[in-house]
Amino acid sequence: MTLTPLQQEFVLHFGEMGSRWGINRTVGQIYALLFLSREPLNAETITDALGISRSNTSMGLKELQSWNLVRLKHFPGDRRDYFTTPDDLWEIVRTLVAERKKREIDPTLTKLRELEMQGPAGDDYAEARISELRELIEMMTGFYAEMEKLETERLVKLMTLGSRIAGLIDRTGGMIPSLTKRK
Amino acid sequence: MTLTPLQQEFVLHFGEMGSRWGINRTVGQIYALLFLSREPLNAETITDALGISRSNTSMGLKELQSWNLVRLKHFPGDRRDYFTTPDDLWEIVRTLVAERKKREIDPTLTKLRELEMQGPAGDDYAEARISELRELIEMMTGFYAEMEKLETERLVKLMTLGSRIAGLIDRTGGMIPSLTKRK
DNA sequence: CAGAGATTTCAGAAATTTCTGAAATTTAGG
DNA sequence: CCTAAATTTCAGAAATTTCTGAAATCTCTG
Repeated sequence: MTLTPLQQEFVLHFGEMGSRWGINRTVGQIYALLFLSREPLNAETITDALGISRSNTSMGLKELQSWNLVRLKHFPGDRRDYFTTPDDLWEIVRTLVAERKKREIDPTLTKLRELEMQGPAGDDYAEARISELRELIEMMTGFYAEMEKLETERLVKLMTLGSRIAGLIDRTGGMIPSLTKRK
Repeated sequence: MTLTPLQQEFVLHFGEMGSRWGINRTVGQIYALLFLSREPLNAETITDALGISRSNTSMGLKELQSWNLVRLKHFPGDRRDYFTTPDDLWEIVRTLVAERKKREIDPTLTKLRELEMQGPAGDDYAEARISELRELIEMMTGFYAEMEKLETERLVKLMTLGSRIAGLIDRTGGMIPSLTKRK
């Protein structure tokens, strides 16, 4: 399988960006390739399209599976695994956000609660700072949980609503939460 | 400067998490330390609180400054630089989001537009996929731009509103955007 | 249940990133 | 200007991550 110049450039870009996101170049490239392919691809095809080793492909696919970012397909009379990305981009975004939350936010939230549990450590400022941070993260993850429940159509509406949001908030009248001390 | 056990644990956690976020351990630790300190700290103090080399501290602080995540303070009769984090956690979050967008999203958006400009490449599926992705990212960054305009108080209201959002959307009646093909 | 095809594992090689110490540069007073 | 304090730069060392090839494992099918 030879890549078109378009595919080539897209794949290389995602490879480079990969490192800014917490994934490595190969994983980024594999995902980009799958993303642009109408038909599912097997490991062998990916391997020579990207010019990497077979084992590297295997590890990359495993990584993508652990992120729930690829789907597995099979064809009759062929026992190799074929991989695709979901058709629905929103599904991809949802998965990405959920996984990043799980890896980047949740462990910290747990740790903060743990630290608060350990009781007064005689450092008032640090303690206040930590619980303020915990509260903020809880508020944000709570909001995220609500967003997660919305089906795509409503979410799209919400996003395109844009400028009307400020008005909406006022019209709804919001409880004034304790968090808003500063600014 | 010796760290309390609370500070110690917090700092180490942020060091470890650092790698999941796109920053390195030292940078994470420095930020964590500053975050918990009421008073601004100078490079020397940071260096020995964390047990790292002076030059490493210098690089870490430079990195944090490039992220706009620290503020510089000076004291009369002392020409060393002292560093703090903003008091307002929301400001920190805003900065963080803005910088990550700049580094992780914007370059990709630019690249996608570039690829579309290059005109038909005879790969309909890939082309469609790319512009669908570009549209989605534009919608999300557009929404983000609106959110960015909201002052903290309204943002907090919006977040605590939570479950009422679905209703709000309906009451506002939203244009049905083309993007909602699937799901 | 033998064997061929497919995938995974894994130890070490290669590449990249992070960190250090020494030297260079900057800056404010004297 | 000169000096000394503070900071930055930078080449190489150390650590970490990524990638490979070979061997091991798994899994269908005849």
